[in-house]
Amino acid sequence: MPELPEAETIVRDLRRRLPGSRITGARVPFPDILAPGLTAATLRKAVAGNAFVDVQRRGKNVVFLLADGRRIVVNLGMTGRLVVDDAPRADELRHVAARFALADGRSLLFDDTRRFGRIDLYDPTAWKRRDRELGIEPLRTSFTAARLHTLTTTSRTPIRNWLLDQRRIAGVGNIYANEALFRARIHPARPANTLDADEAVRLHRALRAVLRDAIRARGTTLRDYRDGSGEAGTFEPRLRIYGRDGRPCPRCGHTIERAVLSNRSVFFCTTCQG
DNA sequence: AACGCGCCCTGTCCGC
DNA sequence: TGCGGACAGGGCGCGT
Repeated sequence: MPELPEAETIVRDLRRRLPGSRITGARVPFPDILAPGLTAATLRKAVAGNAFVDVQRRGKNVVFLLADGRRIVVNLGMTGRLVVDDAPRADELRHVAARFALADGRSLLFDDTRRFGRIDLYDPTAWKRRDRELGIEPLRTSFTAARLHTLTTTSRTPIRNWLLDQRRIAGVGNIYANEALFRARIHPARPANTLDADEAVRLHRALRAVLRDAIRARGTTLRDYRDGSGEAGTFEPRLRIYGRDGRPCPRCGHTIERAVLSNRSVFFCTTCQG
């Protein structure tokens, strides 16, 4: 579910609440959300007596830096939420998969209805390795149009699929891939290596703009997404193409179409994204 | 070896 | 009202 803007919103919320907090323990009611090889006992032992030093984001992952240098990394999957339990509606969470108890009496809750989310634990070396597997951060200044163009030249896969691959660019999911391609006037099925320099410039600009707009709106809530306080994001009404099949294109009025590419929906205007 | 597919899960909605 | 099928923001393992 949550893509870069949603993960970023959660990180900003939790960064105001967690750093400095000592952790007393962890409970994992649904251990299947733990990464392969990680047990609840190992996680509990790692966090007990430790403390949250910082909360960061890498792609769609929420990264909790601990006082001893290790990191708890949460991938939210489709329905994952990270909420501190002093938030107004924290008691409405019905699928708490993991709970980190803090010394001040609060708890950090990981709630995940579908349990596609994952919690992993990394020491500094392992994290460095994992970090290298993830692609470039699209909002970094090092991510330029030229860089995007170069990256696309090696792949014939449809550009929508290309954008979803976290090893190339980290943080883009199906909503913002579709939105960026609409803004850039590029058809989602276009092979990545057929983009010319001008299209790369447009896609680069569109991608960064839509990610920034969505962060400003605190993310897109279609159904499940909530921020670190349990509140919905406000970007959904500003989606121009995602989920809007059958409705008029906001640019030309032609009817928006939906198709399926690699088992996932794509939305596009055949006139604007020919 | 890059790529597409099925699958992991629960919930909701829609048509019959 | 009930029931089956489609669909949902992600990502992994597999086969080709």
